[in-house]
Amino acid sequence: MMKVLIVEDDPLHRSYLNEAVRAALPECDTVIEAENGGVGEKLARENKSAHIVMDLQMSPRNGIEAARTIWKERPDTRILFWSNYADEAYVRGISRIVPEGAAYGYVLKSASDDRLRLALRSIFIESQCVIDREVRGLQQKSLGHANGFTDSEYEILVDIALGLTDRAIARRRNLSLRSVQNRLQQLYEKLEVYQPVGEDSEEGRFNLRARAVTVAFLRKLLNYSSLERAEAELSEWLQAR
Amino acid sequence: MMKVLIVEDDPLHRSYLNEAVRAALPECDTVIEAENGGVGEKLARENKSAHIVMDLQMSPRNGIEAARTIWKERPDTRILFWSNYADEAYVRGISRIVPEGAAYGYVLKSASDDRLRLALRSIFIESQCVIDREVRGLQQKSLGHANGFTDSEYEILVDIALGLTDRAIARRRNLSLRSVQNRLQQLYEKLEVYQPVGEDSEEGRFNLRARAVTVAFLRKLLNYSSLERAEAELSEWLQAR
DNA sequence: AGATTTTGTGCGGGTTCCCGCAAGTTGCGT
DNA sequence: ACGCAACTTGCGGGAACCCGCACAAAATCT
Repeated sequence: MMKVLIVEDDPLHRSYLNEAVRAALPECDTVIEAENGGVGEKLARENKSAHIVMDLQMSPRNGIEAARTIWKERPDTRILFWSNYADEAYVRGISRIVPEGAAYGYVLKSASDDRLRLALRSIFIESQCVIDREVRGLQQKSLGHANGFTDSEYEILVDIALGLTDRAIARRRNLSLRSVQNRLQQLYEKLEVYQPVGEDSEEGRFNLRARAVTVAFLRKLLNYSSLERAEAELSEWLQAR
Repeated sequence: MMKVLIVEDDPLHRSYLNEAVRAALPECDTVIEAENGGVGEKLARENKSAHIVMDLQMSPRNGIEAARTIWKERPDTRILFWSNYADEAYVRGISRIVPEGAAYGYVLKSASDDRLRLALRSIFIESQCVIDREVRGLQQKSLGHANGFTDSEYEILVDIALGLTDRAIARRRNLSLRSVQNRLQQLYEKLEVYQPVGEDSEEGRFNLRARAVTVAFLRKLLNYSSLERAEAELSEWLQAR
């Protein structure tokens, strides 16, 4: 009747998920397991109607990459992301690839069994999106830009994190040099990095560009997997020139 | 007879460890559990003779921070680190704090039950160090500096990752400005970052300083927790001035 | 449509960074 | 002790970055 595909690298978590799925969805007769994104993509292709619950942070090929190719092939696939962390980097990565009107979910591993059960049923049966509170909070902030970052600011953040020069960024994004520097100013302001002008002796000065990247990391605006993705996109762009 | 303290934030992994410990060490009569580094420190203090197996990557207070304070109080405590990753950043972090002649271990979560059992017995009964192969490899490279980084290179890597200027680094490490820049040159060379001198048109130029940090991240020379620690040390130093 | 807020560009100058050249210092082996 | 390697420091210049001031273009509001 219903097939569910589990993509999760940790064996303990995988078997826990398996049990949870069977308990929450009696109408589900088959549960398939994959231990990383690559295998996950393959199994998703082979079992056309599979609904998916998967981890982010696997290797090789993490959950976001896998989701992107899966959704590209079948945009109506329902995916529940089940992750340890609610980094803004993940949230942005996902909301960038979720297809129009697709049903998906994001629940944290720290959630109760009940929350997980509810999410499974809502998404797979009711086609409703279920986003964990904490994750929800981040989404609001990003969009409402009360204290959040616009896409263009985020874009430039990624570019300096990759180590590009202003000039290179300008070429890549089709902007003038000055515009790039302008955006950098905005970014520095929002990240609250600046020279702590120790007026008398030269005080603990920061290299704003490098400092911004660090602060973004500490605030989980960036994380390893977002860097990895960005790096891949960059080298792709470098090929095409 | 013997007490073992488990410090691990994931409930599934925690109960798995609990079972593994009981199975591997019949001479152990009490197993205590803590769900983060802070609680771990407290329980270690209260149960003086406890042997410890713990995760890195917890919050608040990760395994390295917890180990440092525990070893500071009782340097003969035996600790087995049980982690998902073998980042060089972790390996360096640990080997910096392990006391003279202390017995400790580092096994990956992906290791077999048998490996874990063996490690538990070797460390807690025989007082022998047990380091997983992959982790071992990193240690060699760091020290033998065949392709590894000396401490001073690593130090300056951390400093630019924090976003300090050359001048600030010079003050912090008591060096001249030029020396700092010299070390940066070495670092760039070892990380293989350089200007891809596109002789005709200005080619994909990099800001070496920022690029070096990114490359270090992708190579797992740095990770979130190492940045976190470095940031704490920095603000401490800024206080003392 | 007109006003108001964004967002993109140009110019200019003060800093910081990247790095070649060269000389002094320290450490280590044989 | 001598020599060779590795590390530190100074000087100098060209490039890149940080950023204030000023003005066009585009998007948004009323």
